Amino acid sequence: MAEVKDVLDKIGFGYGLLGEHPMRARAYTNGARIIKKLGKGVRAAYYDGELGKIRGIGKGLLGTIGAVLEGRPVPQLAELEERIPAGLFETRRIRGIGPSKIRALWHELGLTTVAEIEYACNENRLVDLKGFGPKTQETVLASIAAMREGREGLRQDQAQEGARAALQRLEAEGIRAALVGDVRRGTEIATSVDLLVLGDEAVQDRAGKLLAGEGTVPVTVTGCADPSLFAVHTLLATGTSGHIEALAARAGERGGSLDAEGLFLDSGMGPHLVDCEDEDAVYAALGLHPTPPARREPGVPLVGVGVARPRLLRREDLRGALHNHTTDSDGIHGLEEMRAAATAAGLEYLGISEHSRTAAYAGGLPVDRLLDQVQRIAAMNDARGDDAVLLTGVESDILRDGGLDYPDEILAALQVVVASVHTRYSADPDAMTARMCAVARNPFTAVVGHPTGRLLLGRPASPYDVEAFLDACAEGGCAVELNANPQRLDLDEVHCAMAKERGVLVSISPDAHSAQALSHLDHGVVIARRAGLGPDDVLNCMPLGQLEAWLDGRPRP
DNA sequence: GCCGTTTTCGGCCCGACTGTTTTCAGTCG
Repeated sequence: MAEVKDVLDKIGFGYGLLGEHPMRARAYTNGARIIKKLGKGVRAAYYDGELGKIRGIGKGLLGTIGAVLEGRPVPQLAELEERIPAGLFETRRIRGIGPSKIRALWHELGLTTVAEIEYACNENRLVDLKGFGPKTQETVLASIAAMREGREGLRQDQAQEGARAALQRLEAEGIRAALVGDVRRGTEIATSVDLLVLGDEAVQDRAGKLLAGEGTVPVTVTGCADPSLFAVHTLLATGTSGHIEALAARAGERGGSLDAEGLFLDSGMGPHLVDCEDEDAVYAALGLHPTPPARREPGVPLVGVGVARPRLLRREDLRGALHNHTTDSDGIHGLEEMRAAATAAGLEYLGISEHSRTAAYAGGLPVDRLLDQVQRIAAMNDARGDDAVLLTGVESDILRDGGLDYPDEILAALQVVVASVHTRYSADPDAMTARMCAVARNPFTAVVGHPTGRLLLGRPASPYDVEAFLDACAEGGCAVELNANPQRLDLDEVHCAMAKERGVLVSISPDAHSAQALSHLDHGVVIARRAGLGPDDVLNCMPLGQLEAWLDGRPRP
C-alpha cells in the first residue's frame, strides 16, 4: 500500500512543479511532514479522529489520507500524474534543487527523469540555464550519486514492519515461519527481510508467491523441510557467519559438528545427532548461555554456563525518556498529551526539550516562551497524580563556536539541556571536532543530541573525530544521546560501545515529535543491546531521584 | 489547502545560506 506521507509529498511536489497553487502545495508538503513526525501511528490516529485535530490537517488532507488508508484512488494525485511525466516525481529526492528548478529542467531542457538530469549534468547543459550555474550542476550531480549509494536498504522500522506483515500473512495460511537474518539481529539497515519457512519445496514456493505481491519490502524465503532441524536452521540463517563459526568450532572441540545436518556431539560412542527443540537447546548442549540475536556478531565472545553473563539492556529498564518536543516548538502534541503517552508507556519521567531560539524554522523558543513553558511544567507537576513527571529543558542549537543558544542564567533554570547541531554540518572536520568538544565540556550541557547528525539512507555522518569528542564528554561529565528515531540511530552501535568504554553514559531518546513516537525507544534499545550496553550504561535507566541527583551533581559555574 | 477570525478572506514558520545575481530567488532546516 502506498504510504500516506509519500502521497502527500508527491501531491505537494506536483503542485509546486506546475507552479499553479504554491500555497496548496505547501499545505500538502506540510501535511507530509506532520505524518512523518507521527511515525507509524497514522492509521490509528486517523480512525481515532485524532488526526483531524492536528493543526495543519484539515478537511481536504483528511479526505486524501482516508483514501490512501482505504486503498481508494486519490483524485488530486491522479490528475497530477496525468499532467506530469512519472519520472519527474522521483526527481524530488534530489537534494539542492526544488520544484522551481526542476520545473525549469523539464520545460527548458525536456528532462523528465533522474537519469536524464544526471546525463545532462555530465554534458554540461545545466550551467547555461537561468538561475543555474556550475555550482548547482555540481551539487545536483553529487546528490544523484549519493542517492544511488544510499537507496539500497531498509531501515529498522521498515524492516520490522515488513517482517510483521509477512509473518502474519504466512500464519494466516497455516505456514510456520521464523524471522532470521539481519532483521532479527536488529541491524540498523537490512537488505531484505529473511524468513525461514518449515516445509518442503512446494510450501516454500507457495510462501514465496504469497509474499511476492505483499508490500514494498523485499522478502527472501528459505526453507527447512525437517521439523527436527528447524531450530538449528533458524540459528544458522540468523547468523552472523562469524558467530556460527565460533559455535561450530565449539562443537568441533567436543568431537562433533554444527551445520545444516544438525548439531552432532560425541558423548563417548561417536558423534550423534542432538535433538534441539529451540535455539536455546543448541547453546545449552554446547555448554553455553544463549547469545541474544543482537549479540551474534563476530568478536562477541561466547559465554559458558557457569560464567556470569553481561546483563543486556531491556526496554523495561528504561525509567524515562529525555529529549521530546511538543506543540510549543515543532511537535504535534501538547504537554498534556505527551505526558499521558509517557505515563501509558510506563515511563516515570519525560524530558521536554523544545528547539532553541536560533532554530526559527522549527518554532524555536525565545527566552520568554521558554520560561513560560518552565512555569507551566511546574504547575503540571504540582497537580500530576499518577502521571509521569515532566522535566524542563531545551534542545539547544550548538552555535558555530560550540556555544549554547541562551545566556547562562537561562540555562541554569533548566533541568536537562540537550545540545544538538542543526546547521553547518559540513564544516571542516577539525573545526567540527573543536565545536563538539567545546559543547561537551560546557558545564550546562547534560546530553549531546544526535552527535553525528546522520540520517540513515539520507545524509552521511558529519566527518569529525568522534573519539576525541567522547573523551571530551568523559571530561565534561555529560552524556551522549542514542537518538532512537529509526532514521537517525545516532550515535551508532560502534560509537555507543566506545562511550561505554569511557564511562560516558548514553541517553536513549525518542526525540519524539508526537505521542506515538515515544515508541522509537524500542529501536534505541535494539541498538544499545547490539552495542553491549546494560542498564548501568544508560542515563535514562536511572530512577527519577537518581537522575535528578546526577543532573544536580554536575559542575555548574 | 489550512486557519482564524478582526468569521467567508487573506494571510501562510522565518532566517541563513548559496549561487546566482547586481539586488535576489530558491532551498533548507
